[in-house]
Amino acid sequence: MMPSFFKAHAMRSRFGCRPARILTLRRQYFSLSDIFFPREENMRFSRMFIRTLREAPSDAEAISHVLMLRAGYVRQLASGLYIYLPLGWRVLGKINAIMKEEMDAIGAQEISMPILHPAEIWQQTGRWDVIGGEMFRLKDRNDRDFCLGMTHEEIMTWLAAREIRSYRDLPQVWYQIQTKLRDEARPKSGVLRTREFIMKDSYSFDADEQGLDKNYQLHAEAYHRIYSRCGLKFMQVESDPGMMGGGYSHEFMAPSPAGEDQVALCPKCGYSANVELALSFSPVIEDREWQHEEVHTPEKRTVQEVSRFLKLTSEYFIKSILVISDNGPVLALVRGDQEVHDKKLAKIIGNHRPAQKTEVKDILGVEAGFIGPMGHTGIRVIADPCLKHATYVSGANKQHYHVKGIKAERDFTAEWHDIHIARQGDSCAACGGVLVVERVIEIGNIFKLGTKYSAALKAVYLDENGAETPIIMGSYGIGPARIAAAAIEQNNDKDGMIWPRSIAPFDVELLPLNMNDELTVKTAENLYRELSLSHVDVLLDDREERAGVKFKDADLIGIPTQIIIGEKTLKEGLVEIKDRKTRETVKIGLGDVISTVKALTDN
RNA sequence: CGGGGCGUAGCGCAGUCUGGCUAGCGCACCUGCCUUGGGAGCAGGGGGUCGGAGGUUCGAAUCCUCUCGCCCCGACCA
Repeated sequence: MMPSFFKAHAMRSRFGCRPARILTLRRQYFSLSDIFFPREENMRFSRMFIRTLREAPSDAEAISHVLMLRAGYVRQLASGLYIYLPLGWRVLGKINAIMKEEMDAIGAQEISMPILHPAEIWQQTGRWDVIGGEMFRLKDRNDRDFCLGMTHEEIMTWLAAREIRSYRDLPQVWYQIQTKLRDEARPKSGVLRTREFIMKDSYSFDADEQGLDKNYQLHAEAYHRIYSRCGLKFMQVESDPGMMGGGYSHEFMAPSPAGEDQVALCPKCGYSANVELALSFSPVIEDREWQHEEVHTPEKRTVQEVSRFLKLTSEYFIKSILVISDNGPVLALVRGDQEVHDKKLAKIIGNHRPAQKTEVKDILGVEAGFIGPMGHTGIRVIADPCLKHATYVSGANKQHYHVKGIKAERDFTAEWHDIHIARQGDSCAACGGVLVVERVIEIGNIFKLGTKYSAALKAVYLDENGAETPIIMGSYGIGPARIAAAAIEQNNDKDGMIWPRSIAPFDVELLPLNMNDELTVKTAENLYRELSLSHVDVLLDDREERAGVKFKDADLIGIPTQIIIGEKTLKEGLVEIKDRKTRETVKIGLGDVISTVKALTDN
């Protein structure tokens, strides 16, 4: 590649303006060293568009949201729509550059696809109809249906369908870093859940399952490198493929209280899964072996009410919940201390909704609140396996009565499936260890798609025997804005952000404290120039502000290293290098600044 | 989509219940002085017509109706 310095000069002379602008306008992603020609005004605080706020807008709740607004990284345009200001955009640029390097390293090839998609392709895979309000739809002037791309399986597969003919063309891995649009029901938490967002999405095309396995594994490894390089704490967990189809998927999760997901982890065997599918056993209870007896429980309907009335803890109850599935009513049974997980249940019985009170009465002949597991005919019963053991109390199917002494198989039968929500303290289904449940931000995912899309869009190739075979696909996504938000959520203090070096908007910030002191200014300018020439991204706070203001803003913006140029220290020929995270400060001689900073940034 | 909350200056808020002087405060912003190691101080100044529309009234930020937007909880979620 042409060194950026020469490229920049070539472009300057040809276009007579800043090269960074030209490249940026092309909406592609270059590493920062490519797009950034160190013209001074880009790195001077006084000239750079940085607006910090002492108070955050009251709308903001998540820490990352508050800090991004306060530190001048983003501004909100509308619900779920964000403007990235220069600082924020630099961070995304660094994350994108890392993703690009790691994708290239596993042989993926970058392309760019339209955001506007013709409806036909989405109709062919069925997703035009399957996906509801989350898809932005529109018509062109000729009344043709279009949608805005929420993901690119369809278009990638469409391309593969026309271009790939032979097994010799495979494998292929294509990726892009591109805008996606989803009309989210509830955008929230700043840039964590937005309606428009950038995504690195890649797609693998293989001749066989082995090829898919390999690309899946390569992506998993590349993702580990990407998150590690971005300085995140993260984990890989089993996940529910959801509407992507296909059978196998993992999510990458960054632990944070701001996350929307929860994962169950087993410290003993390493089992880790989204709670949407995590298997677990609730703590075993002692079998009281009551005799079968009906108990009068007037007006006691909920597990809580009955358990208080009978002075028994909730684990000794069977919770009976009637839902209406597409194939009729289904009775779901869990222990009194458990909750039914709708997604787990949906995997067994398909779409369903809770039954209304009148439906319960019509179908079971008893008021909700007194339903029990016994004696139902012609209705599907799904029960959580923990109910196989011990003796329980549940509704008597008779107004104001419950039954004590219910035993599985003796008093009722059911299909046994894990349908409860895994909780902290449950036993690991794999090894019996004690599960930990943690809140996390989803920062990426990988899916084995199989032939779902290739079959629908006729993306086929001819194998060695000349047989037409559907391409085996995988798809893999990462949201860079979520990486940025997770990095902030995981690294902040009361004063502001603390960026991991690799994705900080700048490597160092120079803080000349007294701009009226000639030597201070001169020293700052010298360091600024020398650091720039050493390819260090440096922000110079050259504002005519008091020291306190500069310190506060520097801490808020969170650049990992601060170089403080104070009048008194400078008289001894020293400046201070301060670590934003630890706040440790060392005084060093002017001559050692460059090498010290380089040692920090080269790591 | 269900529940809750909120829209008054760039940001944070008071005023609304109980209608009535020229709509107010802090921060930010501008000018000058001063200050320069943790968002300093003094003096002067600019900026809002109260989310929007309609209505009630002598009079509406304030009451009524409709409407738009934003946030939170839930549902939903490639």
